[in-house]
Amino acid sequence: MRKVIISDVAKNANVSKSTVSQYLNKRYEYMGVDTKRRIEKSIKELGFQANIVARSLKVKQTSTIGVIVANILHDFSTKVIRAIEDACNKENFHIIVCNADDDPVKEKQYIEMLIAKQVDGLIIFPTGGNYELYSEMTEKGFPLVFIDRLVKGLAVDSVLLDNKHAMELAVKHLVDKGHSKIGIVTTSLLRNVTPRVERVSGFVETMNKQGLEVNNEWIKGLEIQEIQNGLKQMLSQNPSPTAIIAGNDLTMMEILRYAVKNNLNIPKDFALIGVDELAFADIFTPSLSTISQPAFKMGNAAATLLLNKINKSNKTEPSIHRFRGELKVGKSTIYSRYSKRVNS
Amino acid sequence: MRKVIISDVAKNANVSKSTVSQYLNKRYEYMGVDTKRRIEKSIKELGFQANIVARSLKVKQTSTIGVIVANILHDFSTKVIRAIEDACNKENFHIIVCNADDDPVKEKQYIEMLIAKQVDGLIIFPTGGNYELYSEMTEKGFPLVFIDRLVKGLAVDSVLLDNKHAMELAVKHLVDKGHSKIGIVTTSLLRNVTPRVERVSGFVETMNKQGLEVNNEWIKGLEIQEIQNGLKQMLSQNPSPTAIIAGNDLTMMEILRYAVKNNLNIPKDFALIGVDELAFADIFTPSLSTISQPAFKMGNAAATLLLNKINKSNKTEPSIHRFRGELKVGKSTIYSRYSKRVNS
DNA sequence: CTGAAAGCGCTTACAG
DNA sequence: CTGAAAGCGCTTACAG
Repeated sequence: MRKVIISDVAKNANVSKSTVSQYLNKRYEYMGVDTKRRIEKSIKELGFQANIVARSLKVKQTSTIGVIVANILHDFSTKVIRAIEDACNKENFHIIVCNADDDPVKEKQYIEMLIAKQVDGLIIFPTGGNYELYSEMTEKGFPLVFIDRLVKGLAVDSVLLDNKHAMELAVKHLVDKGHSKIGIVTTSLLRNVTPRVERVSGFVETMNKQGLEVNNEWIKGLEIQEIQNGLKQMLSQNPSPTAIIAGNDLTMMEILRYAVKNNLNIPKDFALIGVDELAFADIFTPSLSTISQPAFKMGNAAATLLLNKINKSNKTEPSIHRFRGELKVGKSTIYSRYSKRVNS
Repeated sequence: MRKVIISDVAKNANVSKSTVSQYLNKRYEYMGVDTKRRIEKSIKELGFQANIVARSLKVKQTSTIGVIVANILHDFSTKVIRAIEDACNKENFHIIVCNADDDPVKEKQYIEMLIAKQVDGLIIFPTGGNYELYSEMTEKGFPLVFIDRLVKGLAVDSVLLDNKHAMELAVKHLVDKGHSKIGIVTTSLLRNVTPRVERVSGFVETMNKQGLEVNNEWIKGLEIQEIQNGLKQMLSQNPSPTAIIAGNDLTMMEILRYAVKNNLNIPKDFALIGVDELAFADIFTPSLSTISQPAFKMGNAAATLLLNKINKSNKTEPSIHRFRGELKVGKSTIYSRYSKRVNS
């Protein structure tokens, strides 16, 4: 069945394609009221639906933006995507989401594909492995916003957590609960991924400020599949930490898995707090203490920044937009048998 | 900065646009080896990247399919999407994902938008509220595959769980564990959503076959926010069920929430099994028994069906493709203080 | 082996 | 208020 196109409508309504096009673009002042009615009627009769691809080619705008997440498995990514979609919907923009799987090669393919598809802009959780490509885009003035992660040496609008503040919240909370031997576990630090690096350094900084000893054996940056081993090693130290900070949700899951497998009780054997809320935080035993990221606000901010760039209304210098996390206290950090040791 | 287009390459390589186009489409037999090299070089030099929008307009194929999920909050949806994406990637297709939020109005908007964007086909978790639109699409021969849900009276290739079998697994497992008073809770049955309806009827059927009494007060189909109340009511009956089946993951979460809030012990106060795996099933206390859906296989099947339709290689009659779930035994259904009552 | 021409379905100056 | 014409960046018969 042949699709009905604009010339069919024009013929049916006895006007030119130009006028139908004006109608489609709601420029009703360019036509008589009767003409308008005829077009309206023909469109309905024929079930005409304008071809967006043709329109995009002509107007050189697709009203579509691309979103490339480094790792869709993080709950944070999913929330951010939803926020971006909401913000875009309001402006009649659509989004195409791609998952780079933390692989710079895939990321590059996706960026190139999305640009070939003529997206009007890109929001990226950068893997960090495509410096040249990123910088090429910024040089060309291609609308670009980074989220969650920075790329060193590149001036791009970036939206991310105030990681230092998040670590202050976490460490201080644990100190309040009587802990002084605190460890941190996060995913691999090898690729210098911003939140991981900043959380570890923020952790160290706060520990120092609190006058607490930082033990290098209690700081682990490991691939997910290495975390079980890393925990074993960390907890077999003497002394070993009485409290652990999980750098993100996936790490938190691994720590919980370790505790279950080894019959360890949280918070009795060690207290636990993580960055990123988990869906089951409040129904878990114990309920989980977390520093939650304002994912919705952050996604919204990224989308707004990008849309402003696309509409050229934003000519300001790129800057870094930091958002503060919030401490949610659960029972995974309540007073434990270790706590009392603190001041003894 | 002006984008480089095919004519720039043609000029630079001293050939016609036609030949460059042949090159882009890898029809190298249509050019001399030297010509090919010159084009190659020019493309690299100029950083040319073909405009997919223009290509799509001409070839009337976008190599993009749309995926509309009824509710992205279900983990099953997320898994299916990933499977679809993987399958599409292999065929160089891209996907645009939309979330209808269980709202037929939104679903309709998305379908129309995606068609206007000229997607080559659609995979839908149908809300069920757009019968006319669905049937219009099938009449026009638009490539369409349903997943998770059927639409009555419409012959569309559909991929879904063998819900009856899933309920057999669940009920029989509970009976094995000594239960005879079994209830089921799922999300609202008002809109006749396939998996919910089929799971309830499959439950009833199996109960009957097992010679067990079905108590209507122990069957709840409720909006998520009503589930807490429904559980309270169900569990305050006398007698009340000693085991509950959760119709899906979100329902399972609500039941767990209810147990925590009311200090109920699973499986001591009631045993619990649900359809859909939960990410934290094995680290939860107790670990959760579930009937898992082969989400990856199902997503893959849906994508394969659709891609075959798009390539016209599939001229077979639409049919329903059922997949069997798998029982994963956790501790939420182990022997409980109620179990012994069964045969007494 | 290569190129000129037509056309995909729209939009937009421009002329009347 | 309305229409003819050109053009967006490709692809594809077709001619040579």
